[in-house]
Amino acid sequence: MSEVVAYKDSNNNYWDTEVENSTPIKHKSEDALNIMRHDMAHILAEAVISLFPNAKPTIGPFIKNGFYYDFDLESTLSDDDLENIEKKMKEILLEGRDFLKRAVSKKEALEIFKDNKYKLELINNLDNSDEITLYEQNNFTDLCKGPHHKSTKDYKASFKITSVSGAYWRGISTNKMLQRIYATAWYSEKELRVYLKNLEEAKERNHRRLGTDMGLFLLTDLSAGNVFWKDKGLTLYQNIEKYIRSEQQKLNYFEVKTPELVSNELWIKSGHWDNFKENMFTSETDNKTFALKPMNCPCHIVLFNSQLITYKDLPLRYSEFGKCHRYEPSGALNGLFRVRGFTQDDAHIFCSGDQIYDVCNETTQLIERVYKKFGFEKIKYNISTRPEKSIGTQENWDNAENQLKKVLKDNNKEFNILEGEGAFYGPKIEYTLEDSLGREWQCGTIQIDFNLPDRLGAKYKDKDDKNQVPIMIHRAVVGSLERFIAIILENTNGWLPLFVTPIQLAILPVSEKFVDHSNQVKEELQQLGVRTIVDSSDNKLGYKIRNSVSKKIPYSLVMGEKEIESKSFTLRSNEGKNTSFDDIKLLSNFFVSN
RNA sequence: GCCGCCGUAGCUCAGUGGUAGAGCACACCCUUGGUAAGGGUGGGGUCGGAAGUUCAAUUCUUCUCGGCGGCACCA
Repeated sequence: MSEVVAYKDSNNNYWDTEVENSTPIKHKSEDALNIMRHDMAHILAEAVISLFPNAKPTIGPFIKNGFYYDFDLESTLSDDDLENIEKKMKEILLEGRDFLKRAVSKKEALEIFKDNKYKLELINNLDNSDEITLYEQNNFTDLCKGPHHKSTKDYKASFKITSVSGAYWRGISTNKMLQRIYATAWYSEKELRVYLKNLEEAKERNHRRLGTDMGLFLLTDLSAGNVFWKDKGLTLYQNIEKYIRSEQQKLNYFEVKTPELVSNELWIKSGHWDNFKENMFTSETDNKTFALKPMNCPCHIVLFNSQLITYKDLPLRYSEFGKCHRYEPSGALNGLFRVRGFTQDDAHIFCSGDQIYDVCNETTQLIERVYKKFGFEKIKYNISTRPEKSIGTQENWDNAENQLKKVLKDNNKEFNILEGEGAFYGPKIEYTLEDSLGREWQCGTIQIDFNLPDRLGAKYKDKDDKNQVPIMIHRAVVGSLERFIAIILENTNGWLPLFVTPIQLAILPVSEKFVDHSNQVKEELQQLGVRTIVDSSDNKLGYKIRNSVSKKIPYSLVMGEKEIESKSFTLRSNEGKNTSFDDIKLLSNFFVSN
């Protein structure tokens, strides 16, 4: 067995022979793991073909944590089928397979795969200059550019089929839907078990379950994609809003509230009616057509246009916790992550071209401050630049892109540039945060807009008393409050930051005798701004503690003879640590100042 | 929207062609208890909705609504 498995070029493409600027891939490295997963995809295909001879294999790449393979099959795969496939794969691995590479002519390839229209399509799409290679193992041959290990005997593979789902051929929704088998694969049984355990852990942390257990919200088929907030959930929601509001006030934002239902006259002018009508909820009333706003920006321009604005007013910052509705396809709905009615922590900043830097600088710092406050330290930054189809002068684009880059550089941020990925109306920065399970969530955004103010007739007077069209900067910090709440719930497993958590403290009377006193303490703490409850149930202390912990209440206060006599407060954290406070004010400060 | 799976008590779930069961939660009683489950008794379900097959449907079939895992979509 060779220590070098394959080669990697400067574009992170894998090759089985050395190419220009390539580096060797060492046995059992991260790259080798990917190659092993690709090997396993071939093993999966062989197993499927042996059990379902009429199955048409299509493509089967490695992915994060594993691999998949898409098949066109006559029947749908059941759980039993998956078990049998897995069993077959294990048999194959026990026998071991050597992967033999063979280069063929296009004509030969077309002949070999004449019964598989998918492979034929792939072959016909190859450039004539491309080498066509096959990998063979046992009696299974696949069209594949490789590379592969020489043999499955070079390593021990621990894998598990995780799911089967539909997937469109070539990812195009008008194409036939194939059956995709997902699996995970590792070099050891231990790593496999750890991965599967993490999957379980993620399931446990599911925000829907936490939302039910903690009594935060209700999702019902009475309004799919819309949230019924319960009192505790609304407290959380309002606390987040309150915190962001206070940060925005420091930056001279003007908070506004615009209607959710607006005449389509506005949407026609803004262009949304032409482009997104299908995704808007509409209503016919008084012989007029209205639509629930899918975004706030046109409404903010309506406000902007209602007054005479001069250069002295700029930058003018309108913020809104704006309730927006979008008709999302039924299959896209997903708990609080993807809903039809959501609240953007939105703002539109009207400014002149030379104010872009300052505005974006304060905004990027705001975004980072807010993420930190919620415990997110790892943030990724992307700048998206001018796409082919776009409006605005090259000068404006260059200016805006350069200022965005300068902002991130001056703040010592590393960032990726996504060439041509900007919106047609301007470039943007996107902020992606990483949670404690390693998942990434794109939340914040800053988008420069050269289009909408002009389109809706926004103008301000410059120093020479001439009308100018302002530049509008769209920005959101957490994006959608609903989605952000789901993210922080899963990130913390329900142990929300103290300053937003709906109930901060549970007072636990040791027996009924202390309930009255507990209620008095609760009243006092409530007056001091602490969110607290008393557990006056007829349960023992241990039971009450267990209860408050399982409801994710971060602190409890045991109330009994000792506490009343010593006139002190012993705070118990959910992990069981105790801290003593001599005075109720000091105790309340612990909660209020956090 | 598409493919697959799923929908039974407030929650988590079991179950059957003859109209249902567990644990937790809840109520009441006993216990007045000191840091993660004390004991007993009891109430609670049009088995997501509609239609069909059948002597009989929660169970089988079709349609429909909703959820989940993906795919597609995400201004």
